[in-house]
Amino acid sequence: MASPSTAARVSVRRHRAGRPPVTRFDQRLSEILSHATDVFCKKGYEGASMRDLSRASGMSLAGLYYYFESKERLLFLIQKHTFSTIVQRLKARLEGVDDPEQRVRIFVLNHLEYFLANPASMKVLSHEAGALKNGFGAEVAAIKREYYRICVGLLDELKRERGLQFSTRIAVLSLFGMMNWIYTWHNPRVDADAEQLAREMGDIFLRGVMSGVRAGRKAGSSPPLRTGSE
Amino acid sequence: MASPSTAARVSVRRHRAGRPPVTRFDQRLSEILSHATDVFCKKGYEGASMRDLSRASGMSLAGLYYYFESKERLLFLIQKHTFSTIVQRLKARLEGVDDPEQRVRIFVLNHLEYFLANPASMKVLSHEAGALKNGFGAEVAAIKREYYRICVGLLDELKRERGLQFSTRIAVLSLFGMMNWIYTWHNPRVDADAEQLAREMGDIFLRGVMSGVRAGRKAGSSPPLRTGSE
DNA sequence: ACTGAGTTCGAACGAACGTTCGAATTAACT
DNA sequence: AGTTAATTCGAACGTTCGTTCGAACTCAGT
Repeated sequence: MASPSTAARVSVRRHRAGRPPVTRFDQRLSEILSHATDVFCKKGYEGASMRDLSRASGMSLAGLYYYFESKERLLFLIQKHTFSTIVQRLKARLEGVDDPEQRVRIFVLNHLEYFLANPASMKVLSHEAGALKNGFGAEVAAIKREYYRICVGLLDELKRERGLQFSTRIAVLSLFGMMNWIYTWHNPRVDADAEQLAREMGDIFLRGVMSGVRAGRKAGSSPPLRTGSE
Repeated sequence: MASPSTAARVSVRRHRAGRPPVTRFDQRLSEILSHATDVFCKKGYEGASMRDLSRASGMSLAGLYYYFESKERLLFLIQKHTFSTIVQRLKARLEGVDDPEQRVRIFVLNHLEYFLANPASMKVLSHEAGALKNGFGAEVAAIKREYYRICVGLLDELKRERGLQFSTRIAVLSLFGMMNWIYTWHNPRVDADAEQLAREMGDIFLRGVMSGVRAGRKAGSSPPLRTGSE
């Protein structure tokens, strides 16, 4: 008899370095993950029952447990895969681009493109952060921290190159807020596509941080804002 | 015998126009709401059980139902009170201020001050939007829409006065994103207070929308960004 | 046709869920 | 002190929860 954990471990062990074969097991698992993502998106992690997931994926309740050992691990697999993919794509896109402003724009575009192409996954990632406990939560948090650090790096480059002065932490978290909040309002039938959205949000954010106080003196209260661009 | 719904209705009927007396009932109810807010904040609406709420508020499970008729109505009361208060304070603060930029800054400050003074309430409002069904959800959504429209109005004033050109919708929703995302990261032991945060976020946002393209010609792609402030 | 591993399922488990009810207790007023 | 209304609670309701188990099915290799 094959226990679920055995089967899962075998499928992980099976693929040789960097060349994972798409086994029947892996394929069916990712189908289930996809359906589960939709259900979690619609009803929330706590609000979705295993019976909901069973119905959505067309598999019996007990059958699901052949593919993962708990509901929590299922959410973990979804979040980890989503976050890893986004980070990996970002790294690939940043390669070879040197201009700091362009690199920030790539960051925004990469995030928004993935967001709008996989809205359910990204809502589950954004909205269910904190739903995972202990080990599972820590592993996703580690990826999040890496992603955060990359963005901090990009903004620090920009600051250095242009001699700007602003709180990187606040800027990064404001940018994340602008982007991640999208899942609460974006309507593909009304709102623009990722490219235009990335341009508009990138404009607001970059003009915001770039037209600020230059380094050199301590900034007390902000100086009166004058309209630039002339 | 007094059924909960009767008691609740009486307490609503009791207060004369504009002068609600703080009855024992109302006082105990708001204590329960306060404790429930903390629990919803920590475990989420679906994740929190009535028994959790019972434990937190020091009242028996059955006793809670004397004050509200369902868990869903409890969340509704929390969200409605929080949102109404924020809108009401905003209106009072906007009164008598004419300068469009100042009015936007007041909007940001009002939001962030309330956010940091009532983090649990605001997390429940932000994170559990969409948890309410049908009638309850619609009533909170109506307040949200009013709040949204106010912000749209403020930005349209600003656009008109300065002859700016940007998508009000994207700007408003980006601003909401920046502000509401705070509940995911703000740490009172590390991060600045509301006033400074409002200045920093206000700077990023206002410089972002104000140093953009001036009205008069159609904007195609964004022009190259140059650093202002010299 | 037989084998054995891989895959699926019906049925059930105990626990926890939101809610109800009638009795008991407390507070307010005569 | 006695009466009434407001408040609280223990105990239970029926339902749904996440998870388990052993039997059954599928399918490739012989």
